[in-house]
Amino acid sequence: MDATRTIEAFGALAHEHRLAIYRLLVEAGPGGMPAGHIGERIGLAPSSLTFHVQSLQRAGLITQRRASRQLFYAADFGAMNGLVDYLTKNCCGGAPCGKSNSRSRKAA
Amino acid sequence: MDATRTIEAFGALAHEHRLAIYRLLVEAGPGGMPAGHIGERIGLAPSSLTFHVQSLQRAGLITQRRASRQLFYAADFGAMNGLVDYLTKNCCGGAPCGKSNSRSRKAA
DNA sequence: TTGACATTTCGACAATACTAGTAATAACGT
DNA sequence: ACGTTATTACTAGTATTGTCGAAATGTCAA
Repeated sequence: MDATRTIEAFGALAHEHRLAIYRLLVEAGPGGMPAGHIGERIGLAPSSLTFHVQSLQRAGLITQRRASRQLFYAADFGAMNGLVDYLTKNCCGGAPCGKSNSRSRKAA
Repeated sequence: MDATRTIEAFGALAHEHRLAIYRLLVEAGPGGMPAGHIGERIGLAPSSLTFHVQSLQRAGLITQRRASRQLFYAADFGAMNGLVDYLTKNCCGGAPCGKSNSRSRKAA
């Protein structure tokens, strides 16, 4: 995951509706959820929903799959892994930062 | 770290210059770096730099401290911790997702 | 092939973000 | 007090983002 990809992913998640969509899809699991259901749950007009899921998809955070008339969207857990890895590697200058390293400020 | 805070943090990092600034400050360590040096390194007009560091600061990702005439900015590692925690807790529906869980898709 | 359903594309608009020049503020030395 | 340095605040212009209605597309069943 390079800086450009990371920025796209951050940008995709940096919106109330898109973060809600992503969390909904994480909850839904690998099977995903059809676009219509997502729109209902979040409370978005169909065209607005498309706008946002496309943003998430361009960022590589979710995938699309057609099942008959419906389009299912599902979270791509691998991409989220990459994002967490990027943050972990860049948040404390390389040291792991995940649990209780907030105060490891000896590196000057 | 709630959703709103998270969105602010993502938004702050979702920009080429701001991500560069943040990474520079992580590299600089807890001592931080004066605004002028950051602007030189990133190649940004002073007023533009202020715009971006304020965005990072509002999001709680960096701190400000005055030393004589210079204003030092430093990465807030605790905030990054919170962000990573939020992602970890929300990326795989609660399961740890940091290292090799990308393919654990049996939960349906 | 017609009709219904699910979703996307298009177009227009309002709101927000980014950039950078210029003016103002803060700190310091003389 | 004055000039210099470091930085921020103000302002305006341009670009991007978000919203949603209407029209178009793809899918299916009869």
